[in-house]
Amino acid sequence: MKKITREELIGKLKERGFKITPQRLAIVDVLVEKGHLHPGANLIREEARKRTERVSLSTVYATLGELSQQGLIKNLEFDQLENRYEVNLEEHINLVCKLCGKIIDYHIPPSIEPKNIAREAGFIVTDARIEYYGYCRDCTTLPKSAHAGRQIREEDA
Amino acid sequence: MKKITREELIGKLKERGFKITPQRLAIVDVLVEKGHLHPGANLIREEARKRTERVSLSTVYATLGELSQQGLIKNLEFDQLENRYEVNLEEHINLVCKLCGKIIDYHIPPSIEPKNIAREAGFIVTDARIEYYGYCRDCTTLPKSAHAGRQIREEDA
DNA sequence: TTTTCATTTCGGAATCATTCCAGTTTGGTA
DNA sequence: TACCAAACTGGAATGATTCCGAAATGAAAA
Ligand SMILES: [Mn+2]
Ligand SMILES: [Mn+2]
Ligand SMILES: [Zn+2]
Ligand SMILES: [Zn+2]
Repeated sequence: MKKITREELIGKLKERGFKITPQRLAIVDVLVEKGHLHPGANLIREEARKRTERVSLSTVYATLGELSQQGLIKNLEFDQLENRYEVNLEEHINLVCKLCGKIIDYHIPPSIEPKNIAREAGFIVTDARIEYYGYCRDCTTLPKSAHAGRQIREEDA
Repeated sequence: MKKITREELIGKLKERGFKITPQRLAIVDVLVEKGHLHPGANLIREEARKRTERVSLSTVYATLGELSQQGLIKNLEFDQLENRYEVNLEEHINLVCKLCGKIIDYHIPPSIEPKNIAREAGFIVTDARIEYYGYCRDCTTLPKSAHAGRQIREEDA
């Protein structure tokens, strides 16, 4: 449940020899502040723009690639949709709403650690991806018109 | 563990008003015979071609889309790689090797049914996606040169 | 069997997220 | 303050997937 901070991320980048640029600062800020939305590259760019003069989409992708390679963020890939990114590295289930596209973190008690079981299969597990798809509370409660239509906007949880 | 048969799939398509064409037969055959490889559209097309005269890539995509929409197959989406398709609809973990790209089915005993837990969160679960990434037995045993380089070929498990 | 036509297939063009590139800018060190 | 490897940029390239109009064809009806 601990939330990653701007300082932690920047610190790690610095340690590993990355230069601290306004673009990277802005992108990291967006990830820390909006990470719960599991934002995509374009939303990240929009938000980053509010925080510094110029940020190109190329740079956003490059930076996300670096952060991901450094194991500081995780990529979520979807068919026909932008990739989404998250800073929550704890093992959890991403609940993906099929109506509005919202992605909600859901933490489970680690029951029998299937990771260990998989290890017995002669497969060394380094990363897990667990997603449940379905309908979120809003989309089973609100009238149809309220659906965001597979977009993530700021107001989404 | 029950393996889907050609006849089951064709039957369901017929029931639902789809015409039975040589292309659909070939594609279904490929899915039944090579499904364990979690093949991508191009491999499916290549294999389908061996089973009937002409199959276009457009048709392969169209057919996979129909089968998927009918809930008869599942799509696995990956960053920067072709989507992959599988006929094994039982809940299982796909073990994805980061070296050779092979995808291995791994069935777990259903411990505490996290699906039910998620349901309590006000989220109605209709589909699950569980993937573990890491290194398969071959890729931790064989010399580096043996890696298939993120391709799936027929000989892969 | 033949006719009929909605469905399917086809190849090629369009789409669109992501990556690549070459030229310019810049953070951080000395 | 000068230097340069690293970073940034916009635009072009890539590549999987979708879209489209025209031609082919299952399968129901005659
Ligand atoms: Mn998450
Ligand atoms: Mn599988
Ligand atoms: Zn929703
Ligand atoms: Zn492997």
